[in-house]
Amino acid sequence: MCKENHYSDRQLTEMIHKGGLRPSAQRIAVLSFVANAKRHPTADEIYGVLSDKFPSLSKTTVYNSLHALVEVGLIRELEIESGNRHYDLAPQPPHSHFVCRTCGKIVDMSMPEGVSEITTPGFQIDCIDVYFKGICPECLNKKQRQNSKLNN
Amino acid sequence: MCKENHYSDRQLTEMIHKGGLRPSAQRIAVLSFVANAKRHPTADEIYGVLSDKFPSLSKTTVYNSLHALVEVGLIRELEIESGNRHYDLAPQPPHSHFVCRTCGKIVDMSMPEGVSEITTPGFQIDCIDVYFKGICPECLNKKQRQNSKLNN
DNA sequence: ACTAATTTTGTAACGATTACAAAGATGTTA
DNA sequence: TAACATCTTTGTAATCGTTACAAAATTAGT
Repeated sequence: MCKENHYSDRQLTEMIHKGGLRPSAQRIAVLSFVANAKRHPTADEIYGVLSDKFPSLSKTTVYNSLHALVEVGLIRELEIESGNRHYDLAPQPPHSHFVCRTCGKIVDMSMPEGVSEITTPGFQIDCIDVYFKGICPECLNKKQRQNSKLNN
Repeated sequence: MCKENHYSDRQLTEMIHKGGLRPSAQRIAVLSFVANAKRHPTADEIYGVLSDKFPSLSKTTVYNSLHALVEVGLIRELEIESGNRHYDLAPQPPHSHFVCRTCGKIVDMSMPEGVSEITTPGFQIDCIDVYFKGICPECLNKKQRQNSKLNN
């Protein structure tokens, strides 16, 4: 349920290279951020963090990099909320996502039994996205504490 | 796999009323379109069709209506592609969606066995979205025909 | 080092959505 | 039915994520 992976720049460089892309410093940084971030970031979040490291970084570059990395299959787009694409490292065991409707946090969950193997006659299924929406434990706790406060 | 429901204006009016909203002509029309459309429409599509019937219709009204109807739980937002929200009637047996990556068509599918009953300790799960992405039978056919043409 | 191809960058444009305020319609109460 | 408060609609302007484009910079291969 938690991602502890740490991808070294060396690994990331090789991944980008294998994808047929040039491993520019910006691309490595973008991929690194997506790969090692706990929460699946948006282009804007990536830009915000990386522009410290690359003062000249352009938002277009972030978008370019993300597109290129999606193109070669290194990362995946999560369509969680219209108007805000989130990105996730692609070559992982298939998993689903929980989205907290209170704090917006996205948590990796295991993929429900059997879903990955589903086929439907006539349809070619390339990928499966499962999104659980609700309230995460932290927000549930906060809520409870607020409620008990009211009852005192 | 196919929706044949036909909701009368009388039914829709009552649904809106029960939700605590005023059943204005525009709202009824919006809800009717979402309820009876085969493909889950976007705000823009709804506006395009309804502006014939309501020459004075404003796009803002479509958005307002959709928001209000979502608010009271009559319709649901599908987050299929960032930058284009689709809408679906809410009070249906839970189902999943197939999205064709070629023609963009959205097809209702049955909900995979057991997914609706999933619980996770500590999390409050309010709803579950399952999206299959791939190529629909029609587009697969077209592709095949093109390929066989090339081989002649 | 030279050349071609790729990548970055900044600016401008785009499209979906939202904010806002005025005008219009509706429901309620007397 | 008249008066009033409330809810809806409408149009315009603004916002925000994303894309288009062209010039400058970088990289890879000869």
